[in-house]
Amino acid sequence: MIALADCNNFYVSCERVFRPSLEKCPVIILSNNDGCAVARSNEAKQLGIPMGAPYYQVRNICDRAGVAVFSSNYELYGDMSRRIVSVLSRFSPRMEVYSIDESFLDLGQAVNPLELSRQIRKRVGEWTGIPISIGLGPTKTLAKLANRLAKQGNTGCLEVRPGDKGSLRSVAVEDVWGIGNRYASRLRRIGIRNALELAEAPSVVVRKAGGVTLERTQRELCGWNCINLEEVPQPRKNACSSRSFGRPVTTLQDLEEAVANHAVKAANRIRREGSLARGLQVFVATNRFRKDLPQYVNSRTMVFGEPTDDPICILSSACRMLRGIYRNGYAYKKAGVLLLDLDQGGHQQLNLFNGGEREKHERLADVMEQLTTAYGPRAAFLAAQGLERSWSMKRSRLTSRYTTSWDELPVAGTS
DNA sequence: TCTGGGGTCCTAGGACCC
DNA sequence: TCTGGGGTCCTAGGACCC
Repeated sequence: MIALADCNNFYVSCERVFRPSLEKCPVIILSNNDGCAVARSNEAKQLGIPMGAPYYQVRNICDRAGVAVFSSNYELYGDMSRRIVSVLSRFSPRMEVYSIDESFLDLGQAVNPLELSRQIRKRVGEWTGIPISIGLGPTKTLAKLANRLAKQGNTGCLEVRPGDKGSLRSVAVEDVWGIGNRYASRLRRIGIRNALELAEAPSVVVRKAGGVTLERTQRELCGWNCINLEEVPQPRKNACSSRSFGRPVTTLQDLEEAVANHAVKAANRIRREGSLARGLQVFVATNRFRKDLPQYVNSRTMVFGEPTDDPICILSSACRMLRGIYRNGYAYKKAGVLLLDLDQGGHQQLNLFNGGEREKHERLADVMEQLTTAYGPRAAFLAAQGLERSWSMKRSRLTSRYTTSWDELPVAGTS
């Protein structure tokens, strides 16, 4: 039996743990740059604020109804997520951490999985303050579906079996895990409107509408396991760092600073994971929503002579490629760096002609990492990363890092 | 004025090989 | 007039997820 434990309105719940006064009030959390609503409390959902709505489009509703609005506080959410995972892991040795707020647990042959789920839910609530819902099913897709129904019915925990026609019929086809907008409209066109109709459709029809991917989903709905529990996370194949700018950027110098920062960020991430990149991609884009402005999107990709995690080498290559794709006269909105085809260290193919540079860069990168770990990201950085960074993103409604920073611990009582 | 970021997998089509 | 068959590899784009 597979259980899907999913936190309710996770980001909102994290903020509420440290500000109990937000209970029962409408709350939304904004994406980076304070762009879109990416998490909503039930009260905010009832006000009609859709998932992913640009904030400027719902600002009026928020002002009128007194919605509490916050920037994303990923340090807090990441730390709360780790705490929840550690509680969940006490209940099953076989577990897949699927996202920041969801984990699949294999409850094996538990005698009473529903009762066990209730215990899990209670324990997570008591130990972390975060409310979760648990869906149970013989496959991941059915566990997902059960979870959706548990949230809808506010039952906390719910089990769905493959033959449970009533439950399957009550879930719209676009709400099935693995079915997005495109597949849903194709399926609706051929008369498949809910999970039951998908489960019972001829597989050739399903295959034609969405290939093997959709057929897997169909089989999972019938109770056949097609999507395995991944207990050990697969090593990442790519690492991307990118961000929209807080304001339109027009000069090559600003773009270079941004790309330099992304290059260093991505490089440091793979260094921490102990992997090496075989390739590098740099991209820039104008604001695709501004139909009134000239649009320009471009990218360039290269293969390194030898796989690398050297921030200096990655930064200089990235900036060189940026100069190749930069065009004057556009208002850029976004830039980023992808490290491609990552290799889990251990067997670095060295370049015969690369002399002692590598060792020097290696030592420098290590020292910089120590400095930034101890004294913050501005303690040591490469000149190309820039001093002012006037393009950097907006986060005007950020709450404190209550659990990860000594200076920002919550204070009990008032003076 | 203001519209997120970071991933994965699959497929079709082109280039190239013998 | 008539223009093969079988394969691999790579990439871009499309679809999905949270």
